[in-house]
Amino acid sequence: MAAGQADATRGKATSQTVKALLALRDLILSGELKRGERIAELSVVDRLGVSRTPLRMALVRLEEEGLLEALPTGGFIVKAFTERDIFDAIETRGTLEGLAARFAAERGVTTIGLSAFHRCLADLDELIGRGKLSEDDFSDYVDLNEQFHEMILAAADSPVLAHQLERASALPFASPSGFVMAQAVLPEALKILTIAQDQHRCVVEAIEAREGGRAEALMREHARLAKRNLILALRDRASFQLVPGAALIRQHGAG
Amino acid sequence: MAAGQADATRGKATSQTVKALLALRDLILSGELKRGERIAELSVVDRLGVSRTPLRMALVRLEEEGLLEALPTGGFIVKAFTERDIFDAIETRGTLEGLAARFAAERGVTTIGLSAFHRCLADLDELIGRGKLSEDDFSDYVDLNEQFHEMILAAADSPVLAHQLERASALPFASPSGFVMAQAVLPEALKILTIAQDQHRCVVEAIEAREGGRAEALMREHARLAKRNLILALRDRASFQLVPGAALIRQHGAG
DNA sequence: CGGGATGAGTATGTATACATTTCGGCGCGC
DNA sequence: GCGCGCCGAAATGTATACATACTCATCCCG
Repeated sequence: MAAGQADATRGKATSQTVKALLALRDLILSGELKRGERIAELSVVDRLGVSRTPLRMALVRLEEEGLLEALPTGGFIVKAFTERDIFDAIETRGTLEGLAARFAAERGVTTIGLSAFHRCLADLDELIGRGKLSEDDFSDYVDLNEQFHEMILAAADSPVLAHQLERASALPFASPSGFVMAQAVLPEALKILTIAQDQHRCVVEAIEAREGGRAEALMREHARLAKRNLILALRDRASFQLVPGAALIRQHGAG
Repeated sequence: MAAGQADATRGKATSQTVKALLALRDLILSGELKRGERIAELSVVDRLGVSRTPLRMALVRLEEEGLLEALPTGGFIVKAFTERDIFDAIETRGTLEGLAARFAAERGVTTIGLSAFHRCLADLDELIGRGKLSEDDFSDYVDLNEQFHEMILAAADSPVLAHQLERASALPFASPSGFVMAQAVLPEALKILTIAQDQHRCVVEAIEAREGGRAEALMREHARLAKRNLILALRDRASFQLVPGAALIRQHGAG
């Protein structure tokens, strides 16, 4: 059985490469492969059930993604991140999103695009208006929030910027929704979401009014809200465990 | 001869993977692989003298780099870029460099770092002060200019941002020195370099004075100078040919 | 007793063989 | 005559075999 192995389970015909990429990323984010640890290809091959070739493709991709670091001698180690690294990742993502928002404002958005924005805003309003939020509500919020951020990127209408921003959001804790689930257990959750939603609305307003500078500044500030969430999450053990990729974060004193 | 092939030339033991990456990138930038063209692995393998395995590693890396596009059906095509794509790439790079400059200003630079900046500025001053510049002078300028941009990045002291900025500068025409050689043949060259150098100096001044906002704005504007160079280069056939990756640029009317 | 060198074991880098899938061409049917 | 379907060839995806390079541990010598 040399290739493809016709996957007896008829369901999904995902290629081995994709399977390896997803599974390996999972292994890293879940902490099964500890930060700083060198990755032994053979042991991972055993665990994932793919051969070395697709695994090595995944290793290269995850290195470009920033989750792995190539050793000069060959092979890879799992990267470790400091608190400041995460701040910088969020600031970087926010800066690029700010650029996207400015592009959207300067270049203009179609009527159809604007109505899609307003529908998204209304959905978010409805969600937050419920008052007390269940875990499912937070999960829905994540979906809608990601949809909003994707719409900003689409409105910028710039493939090059899209490519960069996707890369900047690849680090799990840099993603726009990285800390939403973590803040679900915090008392400040509703307040933070309310503020975030107001920023969403203002950004759309700025884009609609062709106010590029304002749209950019707002989008940046919106990302900084994620930083504040991070600070809260880091102070609360239960919350911290919900941060994606928490296992990669090297806290000040603790190992 | 299964692996490594012990490279009889003792000098450089470059791995086949690196060799494939560099050679393939060359093939693309030189236009030997035309934009929009699908890359046939076997034909490239023949031309480069490496086996398919390292070549495929290179293909994946160049896709992440943005030079190739993966087809859903498998395989890759050489990306084509419009004039606006290049503008956006430069603006993106400039935005990230602006962030780096702001970080440098906010976080402070050591005395040693500052003296390195001033030495670089002095070297550039001396070069431009020569008046009429030879082709070698332009080549020297490229080196010093890249040195300056690397110093900004180093001063930001942020591995995450560094990773992103390196990726944003990977596209040849997005790089800080992308258009310097192209402008060498233009009459406005000296004037442009003079302006660029003034911006260099002001950025360092802003960083030194901890003026983050100013440093950021200046660095952005500095990148926009590259855009103006691009516009000039696009109007001049001889200059256009000196733009790195010119073969990837799809001009308005022309094929 | 410690340090360095050497060897065994192992891991990575590379090449190649093989299976599957896709794309192009041809023939048959409508 | 045109369209649909099938077949074949070529290319990609995958697995594995092999060679080199690294790592680590042990042993010998100082």
